[in-house]
Amino acid sequence: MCVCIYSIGLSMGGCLGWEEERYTDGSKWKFLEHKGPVFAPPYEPLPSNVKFYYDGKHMKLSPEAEEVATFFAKMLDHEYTTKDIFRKNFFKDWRKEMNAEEKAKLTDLKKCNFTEMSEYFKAQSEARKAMTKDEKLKIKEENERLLQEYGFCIMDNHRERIANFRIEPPGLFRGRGDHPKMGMLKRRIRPKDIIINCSKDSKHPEPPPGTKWKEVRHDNKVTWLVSWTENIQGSIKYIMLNPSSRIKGEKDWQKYETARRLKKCVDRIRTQYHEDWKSKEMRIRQRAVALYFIDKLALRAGNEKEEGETADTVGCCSLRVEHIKLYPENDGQEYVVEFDFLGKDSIRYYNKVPVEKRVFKNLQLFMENKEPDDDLFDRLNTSVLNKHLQELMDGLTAKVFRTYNASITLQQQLKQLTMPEFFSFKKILSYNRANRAVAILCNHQRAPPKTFEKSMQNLQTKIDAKRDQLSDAKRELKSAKADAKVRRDEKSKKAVETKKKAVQRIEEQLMKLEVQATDREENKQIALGTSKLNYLDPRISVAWCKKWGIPVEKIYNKTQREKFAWAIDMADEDFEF
DNA sequence: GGCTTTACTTAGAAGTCCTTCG
DNA sequence: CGAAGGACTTCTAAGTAAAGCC
Repeated sequence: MCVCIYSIGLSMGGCLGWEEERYTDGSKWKFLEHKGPVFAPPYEPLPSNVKFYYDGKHMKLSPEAEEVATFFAKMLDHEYTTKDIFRKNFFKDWRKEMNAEEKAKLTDLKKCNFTEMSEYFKAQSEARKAMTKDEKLKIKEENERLLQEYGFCIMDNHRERIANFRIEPPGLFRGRGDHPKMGMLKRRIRPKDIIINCSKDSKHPEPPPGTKWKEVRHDNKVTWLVSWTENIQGSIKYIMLNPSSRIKGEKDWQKYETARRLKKCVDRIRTQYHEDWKSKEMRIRQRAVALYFIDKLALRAGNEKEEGETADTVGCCSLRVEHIKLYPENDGQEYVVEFDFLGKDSIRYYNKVPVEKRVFKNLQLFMENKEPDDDLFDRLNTSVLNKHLQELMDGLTAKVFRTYNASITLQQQLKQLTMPEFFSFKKILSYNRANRAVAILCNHQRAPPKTFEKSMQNLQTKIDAKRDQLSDAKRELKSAKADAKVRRDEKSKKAVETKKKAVQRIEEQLMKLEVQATDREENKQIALGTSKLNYLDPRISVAWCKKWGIPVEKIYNKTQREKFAWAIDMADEDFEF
C-alpha cells in the first residue's frame, strides 16, 4: 500500500520529520487531528460619541447596519470607494442588513457621512502603534498562544504547521482589476457554515459553546482540514497546511519532477507542433499555435470564465482577436505579433514577438471574418489542449510548460552569468539577474514601490560618500608611501600596509553599494518572489549555492528554507534540472 | 532611542485542472 | 460532450516586524 519515496539520511539520527511514505491508493493521510478554525472576533459596536450622519443629520444605526458601515468607513481613503460599481454593490448589500426604518431613511449613499467612523479607526490604529513595549509584548504572547493551540495539526505522526487557521473576517469584497462584484458584503462565517475534516479516530474539534458545525467528515482523499462556502462567488474556501508540511513539499517536488520529464521529451513535442501548423484540420492548427505560445511565451492556459462574474481577463486559450495585432514587418523584423491583454490579477501582458511565417499565416487565418471580441482559438479550450498534452506525456498539462521553461531558464542563466572570479555579492547579483530573466518571462510585474525614487537617491548619496572616502584613503596611502620612501623604517612600512588594506576595504564596500544599486534599479518593476516560490526548482538554486560556496541563507529567507527543506537536503552541487 | 526604510509575512483573490453529473 | 463543483496552486497587495540611520 505504501511506497517509500525517498529517505533522508541525516547524521546523528536526525531527520526532517516526513521522510517516510506516500500512499498509492489516492489517500493523503491516515490520521488527522486538529483544533478547528479560529473565528473572526465578534463585532464591537462603536462608542456612542462616534457618529454617523445622513444628509447632515446624526443617525444612530442598528448594530447590524453599523457593522457594515464600518467596513466602508475603514476603506474611505482607498480609491475603491470612489468607484461606481463598488459603491453600488456596497449600498445594495448594506441595505439588506438595515432594519425597516433605516431602509426607509437611507436611500442615497452620497448623503452618508462616514468620516467620524473613519477618523475613529485611524485614531485606533495610531493608538495601537503608540502602545508601550509591554502592551505589545502581551499581544505578541497572546498571538503565539493562539498559534500554538490552533496553528498546528497532527497528520500521520507529525505535528505540522497550518497555513491559515483563522477564518476570513467579514468585510467588503475587493476584487482585482475591473471586478463586477467589488464592494459586495463578505458575510461573517459562523460554525454552522463550517465543514470539519479529520480522521475518525482523532479527537474532533469542538464548535464554540452553543453552536454546531455544519458537518464533520472523514475524507482522507483530500488534504484540507476545514472548509466553508464563500458568499461572493459561491466558491469553497479551505484551511490547509503550510508549505513546509510534508504533504505540500512532496507535491511541490512532484511538480518539478514532472517538469523534468517534460525536459526529456520537449524536443519531440516541439517538432510535433511545428508539424501540426500544417495540418488540414483547423482545430489541430489552433492547438499547435496555442501550444507554441504557451511554450515560447510561458502564457497561462486560459480557462473560460463566466462572463460578468469576474474581471475580464484571459490566458492563451481564451485570447480574443482584439488581443493581438499582426505586423508583416515591424522595426526591421518580419512576422511580428503584438500581444496586449489583461492576464491573471488583471496584470497587463504586453509583448511584441517575431514568429515563424507559418504561425503568422495561421493567425491571419484564425482571425479571418471575426469580430474583435471573438475567440482567436474558436476550436480550442483548455480541456481539449490538456487532453492532447496528456497523450504526449503522462501528467503533462499546459502549466507544466511554465514550470519547465522557468526552471530551465534559471539554470541556463546561472551558468551564463556566474563568473568564478566574482566576489560573492556579485555572484548573488548574477543569481538575481537569472531570477529576473524568469520573472520577465512569466510576466511577474509589480508596481514600482512608491518610495522607489527616493530610495535610489539615498543609495546614490551613500555611493558618493563612499567615493569621497575612497579618494581620501588613496591620498593617505600615497603620502604614506612617500613617507616610507624617505624614512625607510619598519614603522612607516607598516603604515603603508595598513593604508593599503583600508583602500581595498573601501573599494570593496563601494563595489558592494554599486552592485546593490544596479540590482535595485533592474528590479524596479519586477517581482522575483512569485517565480522563486512557485516556478523555480529549488534544487537548482541549492546546487548553485553549493557550487560557489554561497550560504543558502543569501538566496532563501527562513520561510523559504522551510518550504524548500526537501531540496536543501536533497540537492548536491552537481544537480541538473 | 525614536524615526524611517526595507524585508518578510499574511491575506485572500484568481487562476489551473480534475472529477462528477446531466 | 459541456457545465458545475471541488481541490489545489499561483498571485499581488497590504500589513507587520526588523534593520538601518541619525
